[in-house]
This record gives sequence, C-alpha cells and structure tokens, in this order.
Amino acid sequence: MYFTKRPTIKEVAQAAGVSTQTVSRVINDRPDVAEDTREKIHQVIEKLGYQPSALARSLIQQRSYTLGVVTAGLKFNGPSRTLNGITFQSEKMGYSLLLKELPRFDTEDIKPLLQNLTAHHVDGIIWAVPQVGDNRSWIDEELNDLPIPIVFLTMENHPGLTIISFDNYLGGRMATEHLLQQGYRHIGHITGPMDWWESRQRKAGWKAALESAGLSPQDHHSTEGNWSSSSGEVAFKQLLNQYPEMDAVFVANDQMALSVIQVSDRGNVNIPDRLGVVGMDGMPEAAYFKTPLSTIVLDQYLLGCTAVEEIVHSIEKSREHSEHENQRTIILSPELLIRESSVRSSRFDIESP
Amino acid sequence: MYFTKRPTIKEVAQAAGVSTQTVSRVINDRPDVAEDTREKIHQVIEKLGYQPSALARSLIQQRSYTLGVVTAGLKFNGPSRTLNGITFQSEKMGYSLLLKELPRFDTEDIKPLLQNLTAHHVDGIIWAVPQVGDNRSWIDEELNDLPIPIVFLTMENHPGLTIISFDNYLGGRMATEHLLQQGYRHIGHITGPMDWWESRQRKAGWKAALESAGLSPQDHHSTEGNWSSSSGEVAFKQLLNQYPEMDAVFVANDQMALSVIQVSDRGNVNIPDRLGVVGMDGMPEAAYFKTPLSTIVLDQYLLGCTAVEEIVHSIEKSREHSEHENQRTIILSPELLIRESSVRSSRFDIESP
DNA sequence: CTGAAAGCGCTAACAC
DNA sequence: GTGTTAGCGCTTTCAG
Repeated sequence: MYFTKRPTIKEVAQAAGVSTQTVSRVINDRPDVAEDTREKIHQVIEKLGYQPSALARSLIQQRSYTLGVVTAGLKFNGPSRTLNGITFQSEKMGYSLLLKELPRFDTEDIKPLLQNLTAHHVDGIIWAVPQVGDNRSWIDEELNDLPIPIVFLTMENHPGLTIISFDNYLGGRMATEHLLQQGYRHIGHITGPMDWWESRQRKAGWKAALESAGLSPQDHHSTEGNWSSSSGEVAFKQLLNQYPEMDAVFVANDQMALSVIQVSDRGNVNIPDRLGVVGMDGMPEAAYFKTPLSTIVLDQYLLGCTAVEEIVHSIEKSREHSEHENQRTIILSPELLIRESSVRSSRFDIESP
Repeated sequence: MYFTKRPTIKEVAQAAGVSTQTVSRVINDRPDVAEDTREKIHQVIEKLGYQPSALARSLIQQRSYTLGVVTAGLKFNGPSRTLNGITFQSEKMGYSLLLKELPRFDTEDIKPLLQNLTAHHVDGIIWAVPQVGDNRSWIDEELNDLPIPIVFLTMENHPGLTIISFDNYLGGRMATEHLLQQGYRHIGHITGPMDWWESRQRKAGWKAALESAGLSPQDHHSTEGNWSSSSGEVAFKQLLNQYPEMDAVFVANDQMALSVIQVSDRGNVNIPDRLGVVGMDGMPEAAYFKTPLSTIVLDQYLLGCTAVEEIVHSIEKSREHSEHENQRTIILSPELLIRESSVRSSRFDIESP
C-alpha cells in the first residue's frame, strides 16, 4: 500500500498557472475571480483531489471551528445519548469535535485536560460531565485563565456560568405526585449516589412532594444505590426491611428499578397493586420489563443539541465583544411516561382513600 | 467576562530574554540548554500559563497525534462502549480524537467526511461503523486516495484491509451448542436486521451448530428483528406461530431477548423449562431480567482499545516505510455467560435424551 | 550553548 | 482580476 501526500495550495496554483492567492479566492468562494480562471482552478482541484488544510486555516484565522467535548462514563446510556445529540448538532452547525473522556466522574485535576484542549485551539468547550463530589472545584481557579467560552451540563446554579440541566427536582416531584395521585401513601425512594448533585435533587423533589401532601418522609424511607441494577437490588431489599409499610417506590433510575421489579416478582409482591414503581431516565427497554415501567423521561439527545447551540452562540458573542456577559441557565423539563408499574387495577382503586 | 489570549512562544521568549528557539528546546526537553536558562524559561512558562500550540506543531511536524474516529448509532450500547475503549486507549497512547458520527448506519456517501478528516491532518482513522448493506462500497473507490492508514471494525474479511471484528459466527454456534447441551432440540432464532453482516454471521453460526448436531434448521425456524425490544416482541410472536414445536431460542441481542422473556411470561411459558433462551451482547441489566438471561458476551471496550493499538501501530509503520504491507485481521472471541434462562431445572434434565 | 533564517499551508492586506 | 508580501505559532536547519 502506498500513501500519497495530500496536495497543497501551492501545487494547485502551479498546476493551474496562477498564484496561491487566486486559488485561495476560489476555494473560499470569493468574487473577483474571472469565470474561466475559476473554472480552470476547480478542474485542477478536482483532478488533484485537493482539500484545504483545516489546520493552516485555523492558525491564520485564529478560529478552528472545533469544539472541545469533555464527557465521562460513555458506557452508560445518558452520557452517550448526550454525545449523540452533540455530534449531530455540531455537524449541522459546521463544527468539528475534539473528544475527551474523564477516567472517573469525580476527576478533580483537569488543568492538563483544559490545556490540551486550548492547545488545539478549540473555539469553545462543552463540559458534559455531571456534577459529582468536588469535581467542580476547579472552576474558581481555572476559569479565569480560560481563553474561550465554556458551557456546563448537569450542575447546580453557579453565578457567571452558562449551565444546561434537567430539572431533576421537578422530576422527583412529578414521579412522587403521580404515585400520590394513584392513591399510594407510603412512598419510599431509592436514590442514586448522594455525592451526585442529580441524586440529591431527585431526592429533594420526592421529599417535597410528600410534604406538600401532608406526609412526612423519614430518613429510613430511602436507601442509596449507585445507579447499577445490582446496587438497586441491595438498596431495595434494605428499604423493604426498614420501611415495611411501603406501598410504592420512586427509583432514581430505570436500571435500579429493573431489579426492584425482579425482586418484587420473586417475593410475590404484585406490581402495581401491592407496590407502585416509577423509575427515571426513560430507557426504551423499560417498556419490556416484567411489569412495564412508568418513568420520568429525560431527553439526553436534546441536552446535547442545546449544549452545542449555546456554545456556538457564546463563541459568536465573544468574537463580537471582547468583554461580554453571556452566562445563562437553561433548564430542560422531564416528562412523565405512565406504564403499568404505577397504575393500580380497579379493584385497588376502590380501596384507595 | 474577559477572555485573555493565550501567550505565544514569542512572548515567552521575550519575557525570558532569549530566542524562540531556546524556548522551543526547553518545551521539547532537548539537551543543550544551560541549566539556568532552562530554569528561567520554565518559570516564565509557568507564570504566563504558556502552552505550545498543537496546531502549529502539527503543521510543521506533519504529524498531529490525532485520530479520526467515525462511529454510528452512539445511542446504542455497543458503539458507545467501543468509543469508551477508544477514548481510554488513545489517551494512554498520547493521541487526541476527532469524532464524527454518521447519521445512519448505511450512509454511503462518505467522501466529504473522509476529506474533512484528512483536512484536519489526522494521522489515522478508526472506522467504527458496523457493516450494513452497501456501506462498504466506497472502499474500493476512495481507499487508494487516502493518504493515511485506516482500520475497520466489525466487517467481513477483505483483502488489503486491517479489520478487527468479533467472531459472530462462533458466538452463534456457542449459544446454540449450549442450548443443545442443555437438551433442547427445537431451537429457533431471532435474527438482527439481515442487511447487517453481524446478523448474518450469527445466524450462520446458529445454523451450523444445528446441522452439526444432525438437526435441520428450516427457514421458518427464524424470524427477523431490528435489534429493538419492540421488534423482538413482534419477531418472537411470529416465530411462536410458525414454529410451535420450538423449545428454545437464540436471540441475536439482549434487548430483543428481553421481550422474548416478557411475552413468554405473559403467555405462561416457563423459561427455561418450556423455553430456553440465550441472548447476545452482554448488557449488565440482563442479569436482572424476570429470568436472568444467558448471553454471549462481546467485549466492546476491548474492541475499542484494540482498534487504537492497531491504528497507532499502522501509523508508526507507515512512517518508517512509505510502502508497506501491514493489513491484518484480528478476531475477538465472544464468551458464553450462563444464567437461568438456558438451564433447565433437574426434573427436566431427567426427561432430556 | 544559543540565535538567525526559512518554511509548514494558508489568508489578510495591500499593490498593480 | 490577479499577484506580492507578510505572518499565524511553531520547529528545523545551520551558523556562530
């Protein structure tokens, strides 16, 4: 196999018998080129398979049309669906993507990564890593040195930052209020890892909904999982133990809800009659669980698209004015998807208060 | 918010009172720099927060240490787990990633994409798109013009190409042979979309295993799904209809197997006693299905890592000799993971031949 | 040990 | 309309 070098603008110019500047004008579709010159150059370009170097252009134009994307946990559904949205929206808007994945969600030392990104002259950064533990502590130190705009996904409000998040609090409320409406009164909760901001928000929503209904959620009405199905099994068994009156449970994601359904099935606990279940995330498979799962759907694809729109917007703004106040917070709403796991059959409806 | 320009090597040189070449020597860790000069420059670099431009370096060195990654279907588990492996291995080997996602698996017009990648001076390309329909037809036309190495994931053997695939045929065989060993004799198959090479391979493995056992698989012993759980439901119901003697089924992925389990449960068909089920892929959730699912595990992460190793290897080779024969085919083996869905309880064991 | 000059591939600003 | 000059930020010669 032979690899032939890509042709340069110089070679095209020579082959066409013009200067590089004229070739440059043609490939940038500028006027002020004679029609037959343009024609000739196009032919040479076609023949040589010439493609202008994005690198050289980025250097001279001080603009790369490239976005840095930092993600974590690509093997999970949420992050990869978000990335899915990012790739499509960036393609649509004419930007390329430089991808980095953190080895852990709570990676704290991100300075080298940031430097690597700016070394590549990315025009902006999408920080698509959920807020976990102290993994936002670098912001105060590093952000001032950052020569380009950045948008953050999935984190709490922070003055001066552009942030796009789901309303996890609302999601928790919606799930719980739905269960209340169905007549359940003893609603437990299996949380995600409590060092995750999203977990805390979902739990707060659950709590608030119960309190609004005049009920008083106790500490022993919830247990903590780590998002995985196996952790959900453990957390559910523990919850059954410490909260025997429980007649419904809001589970912080669908994976953990899956094992709630399995354990209930094996224990002959009927869902939804004896136990109502609502999950969160909206994985398509949830419709095919033993009992189809009601869930709070998060549109991760949309999150990705929105992130690109915002960062491109910020980039454009920052090029107009060297100083600018552009930070804003966008909250995406979750949606309740009702399936069997939370809707009691009629004989139970009659019994409910 | 203010954005401060990144410093250049020139500014560092001026601040340190030396020439840019000397700074260059320091940042490239070359000898032949006086210790105190080096020290001084390091201090200035630290103070200014200087980071050399990867773009300028790529231009002059004719080498970007960047890999082009082309993927498709990131919202699915397989592709994103592969990407997960790619990000980690490339980070480890000192390469950055330029990511592109095809809008559809069977996108045929990839010339613009290829040009875009080479325009960014990527050193090599990982084509992480499964072979579907005619989506490899561009190879013969475009590959000769490609100035850099490329490795393909998940496609059939093709002379002159470097390819890394799972042994899908073997996977199909293993699943089916396992069911045979368990005493099942009427083994059906739900395939993936038959325009996928992987689907055809898995089916061929199923067929071969049955024939080796002296059984004769018929056309009506299999139906076709599209990987989704909902398609699996349809395909399974159809299969039940046209193959009523069926006592086991090999399902081409875990998602579809999920609905096989659900439909069976609702129809009071006991798994594994009345119906043995084996899936494929190895999604972690499969352990928590109503009946825990036996499955053929594919290590997609490893696939990604291997892809990076291979492409970097090819890049290195291609820089040593302008001509080279480096193509090779790597086949990764699947693994059988046995859970309840395919292991009959003892009272049935006794009955089996 | 250090610096000056040239140039990677391209475009901005100016000439003609 | 088209060419010339300069330079984006860096490294590679080659002098000294």
